Amino acid sequence: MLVLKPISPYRLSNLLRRLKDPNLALQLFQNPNPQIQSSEPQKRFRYSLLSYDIIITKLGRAKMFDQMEQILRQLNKESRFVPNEIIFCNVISFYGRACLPDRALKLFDEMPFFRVLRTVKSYNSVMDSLSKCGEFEKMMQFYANFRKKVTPDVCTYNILINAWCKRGCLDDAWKVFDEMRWNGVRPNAVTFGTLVHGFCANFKLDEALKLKEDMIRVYGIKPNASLYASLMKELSRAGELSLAFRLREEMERNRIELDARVYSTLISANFKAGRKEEAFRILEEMKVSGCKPDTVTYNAVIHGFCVEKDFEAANEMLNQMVEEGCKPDIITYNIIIGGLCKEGKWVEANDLFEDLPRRGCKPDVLSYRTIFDGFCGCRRFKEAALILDEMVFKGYAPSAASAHKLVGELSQEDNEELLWKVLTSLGKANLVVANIWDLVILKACHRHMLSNVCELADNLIVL
DNA sequence: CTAGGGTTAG
Repeated sequence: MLVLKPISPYRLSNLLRRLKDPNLALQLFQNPNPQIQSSEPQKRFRYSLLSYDIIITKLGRAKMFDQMEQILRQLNKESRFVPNEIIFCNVISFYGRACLPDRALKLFDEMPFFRVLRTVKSYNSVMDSLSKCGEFEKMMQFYANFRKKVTPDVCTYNILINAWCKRGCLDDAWKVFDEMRWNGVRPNAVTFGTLVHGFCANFKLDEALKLKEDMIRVYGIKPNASLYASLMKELSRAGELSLAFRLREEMERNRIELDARVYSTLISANFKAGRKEEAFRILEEMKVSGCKPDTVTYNAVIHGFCVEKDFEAANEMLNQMVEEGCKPDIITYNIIIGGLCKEGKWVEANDLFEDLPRRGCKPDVLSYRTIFDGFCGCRRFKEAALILDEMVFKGYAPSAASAHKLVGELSQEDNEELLWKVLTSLGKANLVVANIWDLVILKACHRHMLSNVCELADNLIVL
Protein backbone atom coordinates (compact mmCIF):
# COMPACT_ATOMS: atom_id res chain seq x y z
CA MET A 1 0.00 0.00 0.00
CA LEU A 2 1.11 3.47 -0.76
CA VAL A 3 2.27 5.26 2.36
CA LEU A 4 1.89 8.99 2.11
CA LYS A 5 3.86 11.50 4.02
CA PRO A 6 1.65 13.49 6.41
CA ILE A 7 0.48 16.72 4.90
CA SER A 8 2.15 19.80 6.27
CA PRO A 9 0.13 22.96 7.01
CA TYR A 10 1.92 24.64 4.14
CA ARG A 11 1.08 21.84 1.71
CA LEU A 12 -2.53 21.87 2.86
CA SER A 13 -2.88 25.47 1.74
CA ASN A 14 -1.47 24.64 -1.66
CA LEU A 15 -3.75 21.63 -2.07
CA LEU A 16 -6.78 23.59 -0.95
CA ARG A 17 -6.02 26.30 -3.43
CA ARG A 18 -5.89 23.78 -6.25
CA LEU A 19 -9.10 21.93 -5.37
CA LYS A 20 -11.94 23.32 -7.37
CA ASP A 21 -14.74 21.42 -5.66
CA PRO A 22 -15.61 23.18 -2.37
CA ASN A 23 -16.95 19.95 -0.87
CA LEU A 24 -13.69 18.12 -1.52
CA ALA A 25 -11.76 21.07 -0.18
CA LEU A 26 -13.85 21.01 2.98
CA GLN A 27 -13.26 17.29 3.42
CA LEU A 28 -9.55 17.73 3.01
CA PHE A 29 -9.52 20.64 5.43
CA GLN A 30 -11.42 18.71 8.08
CA ASN A 31 -9.31 15.62 7.69
CA PRO A 32 -5.93 16.46 6.18
CA ASN A 33 -4.24 13.16 7.13
CA PRO A 34 -6.77 10.34 6.98
CA GLN A 35 -4.15 7.67 6.26
CA ILE A 36 -2.50 7.94 9.66
CA GLN A 37 -5.72 8.19 11.53
CA SER A 38 -6.01 4.54 12.41
CA SER A 39 -2.45 3.87 13.58
CA GLU A 40 -2.07 6.42 16.33
CA PRO A 41 -4.10 9.26 17.77
CA GLN A 42 -3.44 12.19 15.53
CA LYS A 43 -1.83 15.28 16.92
CA ARG A 44 -3.96 18.32 16.51
CA PHE A 45 -3.30 19.64 13.03
CA ARG A 46 -1.65 23.05 13.09
CA TYR A 47 -3.69 24.88 10.50
CA SER A 48 -2.19 28.01 9.08
CA LEU A 49 -4.17 31.20 8.92
CA LEU A 50 -3.80 31.05 5.16
CA SER A 51 -5.56 27.68 4.97
CA TYR A 52 -8.46 29.12 6.96
CA ASP A 53 -8.60 32.05 4.57
CA ILE A 54 -8.66 29.78 1.52
CA ILE A 55 -11.31 27.37 2.78
CA ILE A 56 -13.57 30.17 4.04
CA THR A 57 -13.33 31.99 0.73
CA LYS A 58 -14.06 28.78 -1.17
CA LEU A 59 -17.09 27.95 0.94
CA GLY A 60 -18.35 31.52 0.71
CA ARG A 61 -18.09 31.53 -3.06
CA ALA A 62 -20.03 28.27 -3.17
CA LYS A 63 -22.63 29.79 -0.82
CA MET A 64 -22.01 26.96 1.66
CA PHE A 65 -22.66 29.33 4.52
CA ASP A 66 -23.35 26.89 7.33
CA GLN A 67 -20.12 25.04 6.69
CA MET A 68 -18.34 28.37 6.37
CA GLU A 69 -19.62 29.53 9.76
CA GLN A 70 -18.49 26.28 11.28
CA ILE A 71 -14.94 26.90 10.05
CA LEU A 72 -15.16 30.43 11.41
CA ARG A 73 -16.01 29.04 14.83
CA GLN A 74 -13.07 26.66 14.58
CA LEU A 75 -10.87 29.60 13.63
CA ASN A 76 -12.10 31.45 16.68
CA LYS A 77 -10.77 28.65 18.91
CA GLU A 78 -7.25 28.97 17.52
CA SER A 79 -5.08 30.67 20.09
CA ARG A 80 -1.94 30.85 17.95
CA PHE A 81 -3.10 33.75 15.86
CA VAL A 82 -5.73 36.42 15.47
CA PRO A 83 -7.70 36.25 12.22
CA ASN A 84 -7.27 39.19 9.93
CA GLU A 85 -10.05 41.62 9.23
CA ILE A 86 -10.10 41.00 5.50
CA ILE A 87 -11.48 37.46 5.96
CA PHE A 88 -14.45 38.98 7.73
CA CYS A 89 -14.84 41.64 5.06
CA ASN A 90 -15.02 38.86 2.48
CA VAL A 91 -17.58 36.88 4.45
CA ILE A 92 -19.71 39.98 4.90
CA SER A 93 -19.52 40.50 1.13
CA PHE A 94 -20.57 36.91 0.50
CA TYR A 95 -23.64 37.49 2.63
CA GLY A 96 -24.30 40.68 0.72
CA ARG A 97 -24.08 38.96 -2.63
CA ALA A 98 -26.40 36.21 -1.39
CA CYS A 99 -28.80 38.86 -0.11
CA LEU A 100 -28.50 37.85 3.52
CA PRO A 101 -28.18 41.28 5.16
CA ASP A 102 -29.01 40.03 8.64
CA ARG A 103 -26.22 37.49 8.58
CA ALA A 104 -23.83 40.17 7.37
CA LEU A 105 -24.82 42.43 10.27
CA LYS A 106 -24.64 39.58 12.76
CA LEU A 107 -21.13 38.65 11.75
CA PHE A 108 -20.09 42.28 11.97
CA ASP A 109 -21.45 42.40 15.51
CA GLU A 110 -19.60 39.23 16.42
CA MET A 111 -16.20 40.37 15.16
CA PRO A 112 -14.99 41.56 18.58
CA PHE A 113 -15.54 38.03 19.93
CA PHE A 114 -13.06 36.89 17.30
CA ARG A 115 -10.61 39.46 18.70
CA VAL A 116 -10.66 41.24 15.36
CA LEU A 117 -10.41 44.99 15.21
CA ARG A 118 -13.06 46.56 13.02
CA THR A 119 -11.70 49.32 10.86
CA VAL A 120 -13.42 51.34 8.19
CA LYS A 121 -13.01 48.32 5.88
CA SER A 122 -15.50 46.18 7.80
CA TYR A 123 -17.87 49.10 8.04
CA ASN A 124 -17.62 49.56 4.29
CA SER A 125 -18.27 45.87 3.70
CA VAL A 126 -21.47 46.06 5.71
CA MET A 127 -22.55 49.24 3.92
CA ASP A 128 -21.99 47.62 0.56
CA SER A 129 -23.80 44.43 1.54
CA LEU A 130 -26.81 46.38 2.76
CA SER A 131 -26.80 48.40 -0.43
CA LYS A 132 -26.58 45.26 -2.58
CA CYS A 133 -29.51 43.74 -0.71
CA GLY A 134 -31.62 46.81 -1.43
CA GLU A 135 -31.63 47.76 2.25
CA PHE A 136 -31.09 51.42 1.60
CA GLU A 137 -32.65 52.71 4.82
CA LYS A 138 -30.70 50.24 6.93
CA MET A 139 -27.54 51.25 5.12
CA MET A 140 -28.09 54.94 5.86
CA GLN A 141 -28.86 54.12 9.47
CA PHE A 142 -25.70 52.06 9.74
CA TYR A 143 -23.75 54.90 8.15
CA ALA A 144 -25.12 57.45 10.62
CA ASN A 145 -23.91 55.28 13.51
CA PHE A 146 -20.62 54.41 11.96
CA ARG A 147 -19.53 58.01 11.49
CA LYS A 148 -19.35 58.32 15.26
CA LYS A 149 -16.78 55.54 15.41
CA VAL A 150 -14.60 55.58 12.30
CA THR A 151 -13.76 58.10 9.62
CA PRO A 152 -15.29 57.36 6.21
CA ASP A 153 -12.76 56.86 3.44
CA VAL A 154 -13.01 57.15 -0.33
CA CYS A 155 -14.49 53.66 -0.53
CA THR A 156 -17.29 54.59 1.90
CA TYR A 157 -18.22 57.58 -0.22
CA ASN A 158 -18.09 55.52 -3.40
CA ILE A 159 -20.50 53.01 -1.90
CA LEU A 160 -22.85 55.85 -0.93
CA ILE A 161 -22.61 57.48 -4.35
CA ASN A 162 -23.38 54.16 -5.99
CA ALA A 163 -26.36 53.56 -3.72
CA TRP A 164 -27.87 56.95 -4.59
CA CYS A 165 -27.20 56.45 -8.30
CA LYS A 166 -28.97 53.12 -8.22
CA ARG A 167 -32.06 54.83 -6.83
CA GLY A 168 -31.84 57.38 -9.62
CA CYS A 169 -31.11 60.16 -7.13
CA LEU A 170 -28.23 61.82 -8.93
CA ASP A 171 -28.54 65.06 -6.99
CA ASP A 172 -28.00 63.16 -3.77
CA ALA A 173 -25.06 61.35 -5.34
CA TRP A 174 -23.56 64.75 -6.12
CA LYS A 175 -24.16 65.86 -2.55
CA VAL A 176 -22.08 62.91 -1.33
CA PHE A 177 -19.41 63.87 -3.83
CA ASP A 178 -19.34 67.42 -2.42
CA GLU A 179 -19.39 66.10 1.11
CA MET A 180 -16.38 63.89 0.53
CA ARG A 181 -14.36 66.75 -0.83
CA TRP A 182 -15.51 68.93 2.06
CA ASN A 183 -14.16 66.25 4.39
CA GLY A 184 -10.83 66.29 2.59
CA VAL A 185 -11.22 62.89 0.89
CA ARG A 186 -9.95 62.91 -2.66
CA PRO A 187 -12.20 61.25 -5.24
CA ASN A 188 -10.49 58.54 -7.30
CA ALA A 189 -11.12 56.83 -10.64
CA VAL A 190 -13.75 54.60 -9.04
CA THR A 191 -15.65 57.65 -7.78
CA PHE A 192 -15.84 59.11 -11.26
CA GLY A 193 -16.55 55.74 -12.82
CA THR A 194 -19.48 55.30 -10.45
CA LEU A 195 -20.86 58.75 -11.19
CA VAL A 196 -20.44 58.37 -14.93
CA HIS A 197 -22.20 55.03 -14.78
CA GLY A 198 -24.98 56.59 -12.73
CA PHE A 199 -25.46 59.33 -15.31
CA CYS A 200 -25.44 56.81 -18.15
CA ALA A 201 -27.93 54.53 -16.44
CA ASN A 202 -30.21 57.52 -16.04
CA PHE A 203 -29.85 58.58 -19.68
CA LYS A 204 -27.81 61.68 -18.92
CA LEU A 205 -25.14 61.26 -21.54
CA ASP A 206 -24.14 64.91 -21.75
CA GLU A 207 -23.41 65.11 -18.06
CA ALA A 208 -21.55 61.81 -18.18
CA LEU A 209 -19.35 62.99 -21.04
CA LYS A 210 -18.73 66.31 -19.36
CA LEU A 211 -17.73 64.57 -16.14
CA LYS A 212 -15.16 62.52 -18.03
CA GLU A 213 -13.62 65.76 -19.31
CA ASP A 214 -13.73 67.41 -15.88
CA MET A 215 -12.11 64.54 -14.08
CA ILE A 216 -9.07 64.93 -16.30
CA ARG A 217 -9.05 68.71 -16.47
CA VAL A 218 -10.05 69.61 -12.92
CA TYR A 219 -8.99 66.62 -10.88
CA GLY A 220 -6.15 65.25 -12.96
CA ILE A 221 -7.49 61.71 -12.80
CA LYS A 222 -7.30 59.49 -15.86
CA PRO A 223 -10.53 57.71 -16.82
CA ASN A 224 -10.14 53.93 -16.89
CA ALA A 225 -11.54 51.16 -19.05
CA SER A 226 -14.62 50.67 -16.90
CA LEU A 227 -15.65 54.28 -17.25
CA TYR A 228 -15.25 54.03 -21.00
CA ALA A 229 -17.31 50.84 -21.07
CA SER A 230 -20.21 52.61 -19.35
CA LEU A 231 -20.05 55.49 -21.80
CA MET A 232 -19.78 53.25 -24.85
CA LYS A 233 -22.73 51.17 -23.76
CA GLU A 234 -24.98 54.17 -23.30
CA LEU A 235 -23.75 55.85 -26.49
CA SER A 236 -24.62 52.80 -28.56
CA ARG A 237 -27.97 52.44 -26.85
CA ALA A 238 -28.68 56.04 -27.81
CA GLY A 239 -27.77 55.24 -31.40
CA GLU A 240 -24.43 57.07 -31.28
CA LEU A 241 -22.23 54.19 -32.34
CA SER A 242 -19.78 56.45 -34.11
CA LEU A 243 -19.21 58.39 -30.90
CA ALA A 244 -18.59 55.12 -29.12
CA PHE A 245 -15.92 54.37 -31.69
CA ARG A 246 -14.39 57.75 -31.18
CA LEU A 247 -14.07 56.95 -27.49
CA ARG A 248 -12.36 53.74 -28.40
CA GLU A 249 -9.81 55.72 -30.41
CA GLU A 250 -9.43 58.06 -27.48
CA MET A 251 -8.60 55.10 -25.26
CA GLU A 252 -5.94 53.95 -27.67
CA ARG A 253 -4.48 57.45 -27.92
CA ASN A 254 -4.26 57.63 -24.14
CA ARG A 255 -2.82 54.10 -23.88
CA ILE A 256 -5.74 52.79 -21.89
CA GLU A 257 -5.91 49.09 -22.52
CA LEU A 258 -9.20 47.70 -23.81
CA ASP A 259 -10.42 44.92 -21.55
CA ALA A 260 -13.01 42.18 -21.98
CA ARG A 261 -15.78 44.48 -20.82
CA VAL A 262 -14.99 47.13 -23.38
CA TYR A 263 -14.77 44.51 -26.11
CA SER A 264 -18.04 42.90 -25.06
CA THR A 265 -19.73 46.29 -25.12
CA LEU A 266 -18.47 47.01 -28.62
CA ILE A 267 -19.38 43.55 -29.92
CA SER A 268 -22.88 43.79 -28.49
CA ALA A 269 -23.30 47.33 -29.82
CA ASN A 270 -22.36 46.26 -33.33
CA PHE A 271 -24.68 43.30 -33.34
CA LYS A 272 -27.51 45.52 -32.17
CA ALA A 273 -26.76 47.99 -34.94
CA GLY A 274 -26.94 45.13 -37.45
CA ARG A 275 -23.22 45.21 -38.11
CA LYS A 276 -22.50 41.53 -37.77
CA GLU A 277 -19.25 41.61 -39.74
CA GLU A 278 -17.83 44.39 -37.64
CA ALA A 279 -18.79 42.53 -34.47
CA PHE A 280 -16.84 39.52 -35.66
CA ARG A 281 -13.89 41.64 -36.64
CA ILE A 282 -13.77 43.00 -33.09
CA LEU A 283 -14.03 39.51 -31.61
CA GLU A 284 -11.05 38.41 -33.71
CA GLU A 285 -9.14 41.53 -32.83
CA MET A 286 -9.86 40.90 -29.18
CA LYS A 287 -8.36 37.43 -29.37
CA VAL A 288 -5.31 38.67 -31.31
CA SER A 289 -4.67 41.41 -28.78
CA GLY A 290 -4.45 38.75 -26.08
CA CYS A 291 -7.68 39.63 -24.36
CA LYS A 292 -9.57 36.40 -23.71
CA PRO A 293 -13.29 36.47 -24.50
CA ASP A 294 -15.20 35.54 -21.35
CA THR A 295 -18.74 34.32 -20.73
CA VAL A 296 -20.22 37.77 -21.21
CA THR A 297 -18.41 38.22 -24.52
CA TYR A 298 -19.74 34.90 -25.78
CA ASN A 299 -23.20 35.76 -24.53
CA ALA A 300 -23.12 38.90 -26.63
CA VAL A 301 -22.09 36.90 -29.70
CA ILE A 302 -24.65 34.16 -29.08
CA HIS A 303 -27.32 36.79 -28.66
CA GLY A 304 -26.29 38.23 -32.00
CA PHE A 305 -26.75 34.84 -33.65
CA CYS A 306 -30.10 34.25 -31.99
CA VAL A 307 -31.41 37.57 -33.23
CA GLU A 308 -30.29 36.44 -36.69
CA LYS A 309 -32.17 33.17 -36.10
CA ASP A 310 -28.95 31.27 -36.76
CA PHE A 311 -29.28 28.69 -34.01
CA GLU A 312 -26.72 26.42 -35.54
CA ALA A 313 -24.08 29.11 -35.25
CA ALA A 314 -25.29 29.92 -31.74
CA ASN A 315 -24.85 26.30 -30.77
CA GLU A 316 -21.43 26.21 -32.36
CA MET A 317 -20.43 29.23 -30.28
CA LEU A 318 -21.75 27.45 -27.20
CA ASN A 319 -19.46 24.52 -27.93
CA GLN A 320 -16.56 26.78 -28.71
CA MET A 321 -16.83 28.63 -25.44
CA VAL A 322 -16.81 25.38 -23.50
CA GLU A 323 -13.77 24.22 -25.48
CA GLU A 324 -11.97 27.39 -24.52
CA GLY A 325 -12.68 26.78 -20.88
CA CYS A 326 -15.41 29.36 -20.58
CA LYS A 327 -18.44 28.20 -18.66
CA PRO A 328 -21.88 29.07 -20.10
CA ASP A 329 -24.04 30.65 -17.42
CA ILE A 330 -27.78 30.96 -16.97
CA ILE A 331 -27.79 34.09 -19.14
CA THR A 332 -26.26 32.11 -22.02
CA TYR A 333 -29.09 29.61 -21.84
CA ASN A 334 -31.79 32.24 -21.32
CA ILE A 335 -30.61 33.94 -24.51
CA ILE A 336 -30.86 30.73 -26.52
CA ILE A 337 -34.15 29.62 -24.97
CA GLY A 338 -35.62 33.07 -25.64
CA GLY A 339 -34.38 33.04 -29.22
CA LEU A 340 -35.85 29.60 -29.87
CA CYS A 341 -39.18 30.61 -28.36
CA LYS A 342 -39.36 33.70 -30.51
CA GLU A 343 -39.04 31.50 -33.57
CA GLY A 344 -41.79 29.17 -32.43
CA LYS A 345 -39.29 26.41 -31.66
CA TRP A 346 -40.87 25.66 -28.30
CA VAL A 347 -39.95 21.97 -28.35
CA GLU A 348 -36.25 22.72 -28.66
CA ALA A 349 -36.54 25.54 -26.17
CA ASN A 350 -38.20 23.21 -23.70
CA ASP A 351 -35.58 20.51 -24.27
CA LEU A 352 -32.84 22.97 -23.43
CA PHE A 353 -34.79 24.33 -20.47
CA GLU A 354 -35.21 20.86 -19.02
CA ASP A 355 -31.55 20.10 -19.65
CA LEU A 356 -30.36 23.04 -17.52
CA PRO A 357 -29.79 21.07 -14.30
CA ARG A 358 -27.72 18.50 -16.17
CA ARG A 359 -25.67 21.35 -17.58
CA GLY A 360 -25.05 22.64 -14.11
CA CYS A 361 -27.28 25.68 -14.35
CA LYS A 362 -30.17 26.52 -12.09
CA PRO A 363 -33.04 28.16 -13.98
CA ASP A 364 -33.65 31.65 -12.62
CA VAL A 365 -36.77 33.80 -12.70
CA LEU A 366 -35.97 34.95 -16.21
CA SER A 367 -35.60 31.37 -17.47
CA TYR A 368 -39.08 30.61 -16.20
CA ARG A 369 -40.55 33.80 -17.58
CA THR A 370 -38.89 33.19 -20.93
CA ILE A 371 -40.14 29.64 -21.35
CA PHE A 372 -43.58 30.60 -19.99
CA ASP A 373 -43.90 33.49 -22.44
CA GLY A 374 -42.57 31.19 -25.13
CA PHE A 375 -45.28 28.60 -24.51
CA CYS A 376 -47.95 31.30 -24.40
CA GLY A 377 -46.68 32.84 -27.62
CA CYS A 378 -46.89 29.44 -29.36
CA ARG A 379 -50.34 28.90 -27.86
CA ARG A 380 -49.13 25.87 -25.92
CA PHE A 381 -51.37 26.73 -23.02
CA LYS A 382 -51.20 23.34 -21.37
CA GLU A 383 -47.41 23.53 -21.22
CA ALA A 384 -47.65 27.13 -20.04
CA ALA A 385 -49.98 26.17 -17.20
CA LEU A 386 -47.63 23.40 -16.16
CA ILE A 387 -44.58 25.63 -16.10
CA LEU A 388 -46.56 28.33 -14.29
CA ASP A 389 -47.36 25.93 -11.52
CA GLU A 390 -43.72 24.91 -11.26
CA MET A 391 -42.41 28.46 -11.18
CA VAL A 392 -44.89 29.55 -8.55
CA PHE A 393 -43.92 26.52 -6.49
CA LYS A 394 -40.30 27.68 -6.70
CA GLY A 395 -41.26 31.17 -5.58
CA TYR A 396 -40.97 32.85 -8.97
CA ALA A 397 -43.69 34.87 -10.62
CA PRO A 398 -44.51 35.54 -14.27
CA SER A 399 -44.71 39.14 -15.40
CA ALA A 400 -48.10 40.69 -14.71
CA ALA A 401 -48.64 41.29 -18.42
CA SER A 402 -47.99 37.64 -19.32
CA ALA A 403 -50.28 36.37 -16.58
CA HIS A 404 -53.06 38.67 -17.76
CA LYS A 405 -52.56 37.62 -21.36
CA LEU A 406 -52.77 33.93 -20.60
CA VAL A 407 -55.96 34.33 -18.55
CA GLY A 408 -57.43 36.36 -21.39
CA GLU A 409 -56.58 33.71 -23.96
CA LEU A 410 -57.97 30.89 -21.86
CA SER A 411 -61.18 32.84 -21.19
CA GLN A 412 -61.68 33.25 -24.90
CA GLU A 413 -60.89 29.63 -25.64
CA ASP A 414 -63.50 28.37 -23.21
CA ASN A 415 -60.88 26.12 -21.71
CA GLU A 416 -62.34 26.19 -18.24
CA GLU A 417 -60.32 23.41 -16.73
CA LEU A 418 -57.03 25.01 -17.72
CA LEU A 419 -58.27 28.46 -16.75
CA TRP A 420 -59.08 27.11 -13.32
CA LYS A 421 -55.62 25.57 -12.97
CA VAL A 422 -53.93 28.81 -14.04
CA LEU A 423 -56.02 30.91 -11.66
CA THR A 424 -55.19 28.59 -8.81
CA SER A 425 -51.46 28.94 -9.52
CA LEU A 426 -51.76 32.69 -9.83
CA GLY A 427 -53.73 32.75 -6.59
CA LYS A 428 -50.93 30.96 -4.78
CA ALA A 429 -48.53 33.63 -5.97
CA ASN A 430 -50.93 36.40 -5.01
CA LEU A 431 -51.10 37.47 -8.61
CA VAL A 432 -54.85 37.58 -9.15
CA VAL A 433 -54.96 41.33 -9.44
CA ALA A 434 -57.80 43.62 -10.48
CA ASN A 435 -57.47 43.29 -14.25
CA ILE A 436 -57.43 39.51 -14.01
CA TRP A 437 -60.57 39.56 -11.88
CA ASP A 438 -62.19 41.68 -14.57
CA LEU A 439 -61.49 39.02 -17.18
CA VAL A 440 -62.78 36.19 -15.03
CA ILE A 441 -65.93 37.98 -13.94
CA LEU A 442 -66.65 39.04 -17.49
CA LYS A 443 -66.39 35.48 -18.65
CA ALA A 444 -68.51 34.16 -15.81
CA CYS A 445 -71.23 36.68 -16.58
CA HIS A 446 -71.31 35.60 -20.18
CA ARG A 447 -71.74 32.01 -19.19
CA HIS A 448 -73.99 32.59 -16.18
CA MET A 449 -71.42 31.04 -13.94
CA LEU A 450 -71.31 33.60 -11.20
CA SER A 451 -71.58 30.94 -8.56
CA ASN A 452 -68.36 29.47 -9.93
CA VAL A 453 -66.65 32.80 -9.56
CA CYS A 454 -67.81 33.09 -5.98
CA GLU A 455 -66.39 29.68 -5.29
CA LEU A 456 -63.13 30.70 -6.93
CA ALA A 457 -63.04 33.88 -4.92
CA ASP A 458 -63.48 31.87 -1.75
CA ASN A 459 -60.70 29.52 -2.76
CA LEU A 460 -58.34 32.33 -3.59
CA ILE A 461 -59.08 34.15 -0.40
CA VAL A 462 -58.34 31.02 1.58
CA LEU A 463 -55.03 30.70 -0.28
C1' DC B 1 -13.86 39.18 -2.78
C1' DT B 2 -14.05 46.67 1.49
C1' DA B 3 -15.93 50.37 -3.68
C1' DG B 4 -17.23 51.24 -10.03
C1' DG B 5 -18.06 48.80 -15.62
C1' DG B 6 -19.69 44.76 -20.21
C1' DT B 7 -24.12 39.96 -21.78
C1' DT B 8 -30.68 38.04 -21.50
C1' DA B 9 -35.95 39.93 -20.69
C1' DG B 10 -39.53 44.17 -20.15
